[in-house]
This record gives sequence, structure tokens and C-alpha cells, in this order.
Amino acid sequence: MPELPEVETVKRSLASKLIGLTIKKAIVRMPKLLKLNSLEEFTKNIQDKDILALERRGKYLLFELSSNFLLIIHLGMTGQLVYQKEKALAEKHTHVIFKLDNQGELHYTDIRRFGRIILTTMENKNQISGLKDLGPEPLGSDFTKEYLKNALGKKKSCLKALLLNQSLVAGLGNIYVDEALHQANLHPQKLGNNLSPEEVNKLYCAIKKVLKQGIENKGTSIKDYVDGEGKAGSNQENLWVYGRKGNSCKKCGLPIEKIKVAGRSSFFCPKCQALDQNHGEK
DNA sequence: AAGAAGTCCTGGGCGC
DNA sequence: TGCGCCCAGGACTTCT
Repeated sequence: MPELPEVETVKRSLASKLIGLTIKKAIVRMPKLLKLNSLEEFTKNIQDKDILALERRGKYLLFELSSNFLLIIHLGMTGQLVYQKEKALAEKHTHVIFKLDNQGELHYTDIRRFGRIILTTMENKNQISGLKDLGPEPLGSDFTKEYLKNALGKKKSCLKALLLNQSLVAGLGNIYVDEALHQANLHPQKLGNNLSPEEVNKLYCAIKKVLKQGIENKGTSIKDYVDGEGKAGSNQENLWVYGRKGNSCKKCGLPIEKIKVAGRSSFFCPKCQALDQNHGEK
């Protein structure tokens, strides 16, 4: 599941290879992936565009192209964007092939087809639903302790739902939310407006810590995730709770539990992340 | 009108 | 062995 660290790793691994190249054409095998463009419009407009820059916003990859075009790619759950230095065979679920002017190719592969590809212009960037509604970058300067405190206090939802909400903070997904909550000793079902200043502070630091670690380890490769060179990351070896049901907590030794919160599986330590922990304290 | 639930989609794992 | 069922989850749509 590509979340912020995975998308950032893809961006970094592709940037050096792609910037300065030209997209000669795109072969779209799954037009349904193009949510906002017709097949004709997409293939016509993408043709002969230079790749000027590659950015990330939340879980979105943004390719800045010549003539003011912007290619937006969201990897969904199982999306892979892999550079091939020469013509390569398309896999079963390779839905788009971008042919480059150096004979290389960029393959978009997505088994579950939850991803999206949008071609728009720089001017319309802030009108794309999903992208325009994103909250601050958790590793950027807009994401402050004060912001998090206000954002959590406003809404009456549990922490799990709040942190998964991309308009509150951009880029977190199921894995890093569970990891951050464990680092901060907070139960996923605790209400956002029920946090002490200390708890907000711990959560703020935990979010940054788990994301930075994820980037350092080049992403979490549990099932499908690979970077732009097709290489897996190693952060799955450093998880404290996600996917560790029944294994002992690395802090206290008790078995990690798994429950459903906000429609998503949530892994947590019943002792370190007790719901009533710190009640009345401080 | 906010928050919850349903939806899309395929492959892997499990029970019988 | 093989069939059917359930689960995984990002973000949008639909419901309450």
C-alpha cells in the first residue's frame, strides 16, 4: 500500500532517470484508469511532452510536463510505476506504458486497479478533487503542533479515522497510522478531541518519526510495493505493530491485537495503547 | 452536514 | 483437488 514514504521513494528513484526525457507516446491498455480524460484526449495531449520535474503531494505523484501540462498519478493500493531502460514486455496488469525518447519505458502496473491517472494543466491543478482537498504535508513546515491540536479538536471522530483522512494531514495510510499511534501510546479508537497537550505532542512527533523512518528504509514492502526501479523497500522489517497480530509488543512483550476501526484493520498493543491510559494524568 | 457505511478490484489464504 | 468465501485498503459515492 503506497503511502507517503513509498510514493516519496518512487519519486526519488524515478526523478534522476526521467527528468529531461520526452514522452513520445502513451499506450493505454486500461482506459478506465483515466478518470477525468478520454482516451483520445489523454494520448493526444501526452504526446511529445518533456518531463520537467517530478513532485509528490500526499500520495500523489506529479509530473510537470512541457506546455504547462501536469500528469497526476495515484498508485492506489497495488500500483507500481517502474522505469525500464529498454522496451520491455508488459505484465498481465500493466495498464499504461509511457514510451520515452531514450528507448526506455515507464510502466504503470496495478493489480487491483485502485490507482488513477489524470492529465491536466498546471492551472487546473487546484481543481482536481482529492488533490485540492489535501491537508498539510506532515514533513513540511505547515504541519505544526498547533495545527494538529486544532485539527484533532474540531472533529468528533476516533484517531484512526482522523489520521486516515487526507484532508486533515496528507499521506498517511493504514500502516503508518497504526505505527504512529503505537509510538505515541494512543489507542486507535481514542477520540481526537480527547487528547491532552502531551498526547498531541507525542502523536505529532510519532507521525514524523515513522514517516522519516519509512523513507530512510525506502518504503514498506508487504505485498506489491516496489520503487521506480522495481526494488522492494525494507521498512516491513522495522514495524512495531502493523501485521504483527499475536506477536509480542516490542515495548512491553504483550501480544499485539487486531481490531476493526473505521472500517480498517488496526493493530495495537492493549497495554501500551490502553484506551484509558493517561486519563486524568497531567 | 458530519460521520458512517458501501463500493470498486484481484489474488491469496482458508475451510470443507 | 477444488470450489467458494472472505479479506486486504485508498478514496470516492451513497446513506443516515
